[in-house]
Amino acid sequence: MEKGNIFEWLNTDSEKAAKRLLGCELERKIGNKILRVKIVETEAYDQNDEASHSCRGPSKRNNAMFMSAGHTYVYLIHGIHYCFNIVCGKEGFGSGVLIRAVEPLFGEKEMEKNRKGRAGVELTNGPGKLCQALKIDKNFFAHNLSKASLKLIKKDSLSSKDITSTTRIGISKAKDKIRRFYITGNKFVSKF
DNA sequence: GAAAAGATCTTCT
DNA sequence: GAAGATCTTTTCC
Repeated sequence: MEKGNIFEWLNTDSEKAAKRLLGCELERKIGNKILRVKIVETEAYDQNDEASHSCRGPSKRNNAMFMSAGHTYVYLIHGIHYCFNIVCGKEGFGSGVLIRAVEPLFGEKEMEKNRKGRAGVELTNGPGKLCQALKIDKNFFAHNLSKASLKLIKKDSLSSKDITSTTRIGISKAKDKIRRFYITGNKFVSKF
């Protein structure tokens, strides 16, 4: 799983990976149903970042972040909601990209069902929301994104003028770091 | 062994 | 706009 890795393009620092992931698509297979979304908002985290779960080294909770690029790191926040990360960088270095918002491309009705009737931008414009919509939970901890049940599809990188960079949201440490990226003008980007 | 904090969302006033 | 819901991991005594 070192050379020939199809996720070699994620084997870089978390900020670059966060930008490259914008515009890429995720495909979720539930039984015989297919859900597909486009990534529109991300945040970068790594081991040198006080706000990151990986900043104090590996633990049982975050060890997925120390795996090789192309795995997932899923965790429960506030006892209620799941957050979904894509691991990047090389194995042994704890870095990853939080997926903050996605745009539904296919299977929107199924997502509405998973979200108990909510629709429109309320479907996936937040980290916990998109996990509900796509039925991502602890079963996807350390999942490999080349498997059919949840697959990452690379698209061409966006030009830098289509990417807006700001400070991150909802954290109490390292608030000033500019490590949040989103597609300029997209409706599904979370507010604030 | 116990307490506190946490990369959030929904609901109510 | 503000507070409640609810549970896992970490840190401290």
